[in-house]
Amino acid sequence: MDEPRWLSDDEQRVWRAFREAVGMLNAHTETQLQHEAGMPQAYYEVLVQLSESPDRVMRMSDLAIATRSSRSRLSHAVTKMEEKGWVRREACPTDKRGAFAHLTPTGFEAIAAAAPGHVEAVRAAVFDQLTAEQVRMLGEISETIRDGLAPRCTEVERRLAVEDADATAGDGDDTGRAA
Amino acid sequence: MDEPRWLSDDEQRVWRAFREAVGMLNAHTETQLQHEAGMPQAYYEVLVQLSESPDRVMRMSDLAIATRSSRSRLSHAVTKMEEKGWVRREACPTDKRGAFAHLTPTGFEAIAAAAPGHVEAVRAAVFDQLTAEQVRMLGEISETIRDGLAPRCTEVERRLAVEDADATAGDGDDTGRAA
DNA sequence: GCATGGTGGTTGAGTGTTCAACCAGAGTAG
DNA sequence: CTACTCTGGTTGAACACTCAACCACCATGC
Repeated sequence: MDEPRWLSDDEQRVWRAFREAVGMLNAHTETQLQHEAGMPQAYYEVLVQLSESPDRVMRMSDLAIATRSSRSRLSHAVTKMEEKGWVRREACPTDKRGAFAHLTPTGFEAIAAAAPGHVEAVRAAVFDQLTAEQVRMLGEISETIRDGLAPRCTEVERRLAVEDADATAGDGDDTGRAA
Repeated sequence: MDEPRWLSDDEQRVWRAFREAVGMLNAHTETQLQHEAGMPQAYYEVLVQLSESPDRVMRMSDLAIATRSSRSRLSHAVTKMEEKGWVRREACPTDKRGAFAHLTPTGFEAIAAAAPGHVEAVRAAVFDQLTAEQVRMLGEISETIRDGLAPRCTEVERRLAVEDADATAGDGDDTGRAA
């Protein structure tokens, strides 16, 4: 194990400020949505994706990808939202394993009612605070981090799967560096 | 209810990229820590705060503030970490309501072992990807958002408390705008 | 036809967080 | 001292998420 590349003081300041900002922002929007619309942020994002999809229908699998959530998580969430009458499950005729999630009119009303408060909270917390230049940079930075992380995700999954498979065989290098 | 100030197309792109980046980054560090150190990110941050505090002790209340978590959450977390032997509770002699959380040697070892992998993951996902200028900007942006949100938090708490109090009285306007 | 492996999705148990209720000690007023 | 409120902290139930196991179905192969 080589000497870890610790963060410099400047980097650490940036990282902490970032964590604080993200944490507070998340908490803020989360409680805002929970309190005014009675739904967690994760559900909100599911409804948004559905509402923007043609015919307001999506395959569960695509919906999971679009909301960056696990199949399991989405399945649980859809179950809850079905109970609330926001979403309806529908079988896929061509692939009998598949399932569609269908946004109901009630569900559309729910998100239509939730959206203004949410976007206002986001605007007040982010876009009203930053200069146009900062907003532009935030976009660039976010895209860079996102795109840098995307391949890593699939890679990590693969590594864990392999590591699981040959757990019995010799595991010479389990330093587990993600690089 | 006035017409909501929707996000422009550009703003929406930035916001989505930001959400995606944050989501993926969080998921990445979360699973990394969980898998390599057996602790969620929230516990990691608690241990970091404790390890940096003089004598590795903190009042529960201060620790909650430092980690931006609720008292309840911290209390549950400390209970778990006590079971793992990472933290020890201690009574406060001067204020008998109070409690200290004390980082144990075992706890210090745990975080010392967890840190290199975590910082490597953060560096690879963020600082290796961004230019020096972008890092500087990210710091500024984060500070702006954080500082803009800090007063809002206390304000929201106050508003909810009031709103709760006069819930029986005339509740003519429950549009609940956060501004 | 029958295996074999991969995919789409669900389920249940375990873990972490939230929310509201609660308790005990401190602070203040009468 | 009594009463009232506020503060520091804990608790239990409800909720959300994760993880591993699982089932049903498609897709190959033989």
